[in-house]
Amino acid sequence: MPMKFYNALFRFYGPQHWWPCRSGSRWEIAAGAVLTQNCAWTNVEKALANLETAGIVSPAAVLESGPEALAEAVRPAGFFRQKSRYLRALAEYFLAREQEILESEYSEEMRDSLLRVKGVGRETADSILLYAFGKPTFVIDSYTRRAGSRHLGLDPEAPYEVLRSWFMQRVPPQYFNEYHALIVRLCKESCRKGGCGSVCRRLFP
DNA sequence: GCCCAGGTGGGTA
DNA sequence: TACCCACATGGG
Repeated sequence: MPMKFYNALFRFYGPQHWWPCRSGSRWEIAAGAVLTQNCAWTNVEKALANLETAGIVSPAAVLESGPEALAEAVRPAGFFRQKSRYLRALAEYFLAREQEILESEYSEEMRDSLLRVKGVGRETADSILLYAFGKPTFVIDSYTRRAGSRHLGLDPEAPYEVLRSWFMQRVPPQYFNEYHALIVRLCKESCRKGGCGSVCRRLFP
């Protein structure tokens, strides 16, 4: 069932080349995952552009930056005082463990260690592991919940770990990345909060 | 003016 | 566990 949905999306949209970002660096992907919390991606792009202009493009640069400079750069993404603190915490984690994570096989301990970072919840942790480090974990966000509810008969209110396990038990790991990217594409284009648009109706009548 | 956007942490019962 | 709330900007 979930792969039938995936195949329909992939045939229609093709590869999405995720994560969407400027440099594609691991740090930029991770920072984007924090910045996009409850915020439109267009605003994240502004914040990322500000960070680049300010030269704050690495974990070390984040830790060396002044609190006000970091917060000002992050401002367009909203919750900027909170998110600038989160970025510092994540930067410390990167300095301590980035190489180790990169070189290790995925493990729950790895995910748990990320979840202990202030500002990194389940969705952010899974986004970072999947898109920055290429680890086999599935991202559950509001789009996954909506599309899963509309097109796969899932309960959108189900706990995060329940939905994550549901996908991970039914989808081969090599599709985790593209699957979530396609869901986001579908939702932004047609699977809206108010109801499905023409693409949904055409693909999933 | 209002609603929404790829959440998270802290508090309370 | 399950709720509640604060956190803040920008586009439609």
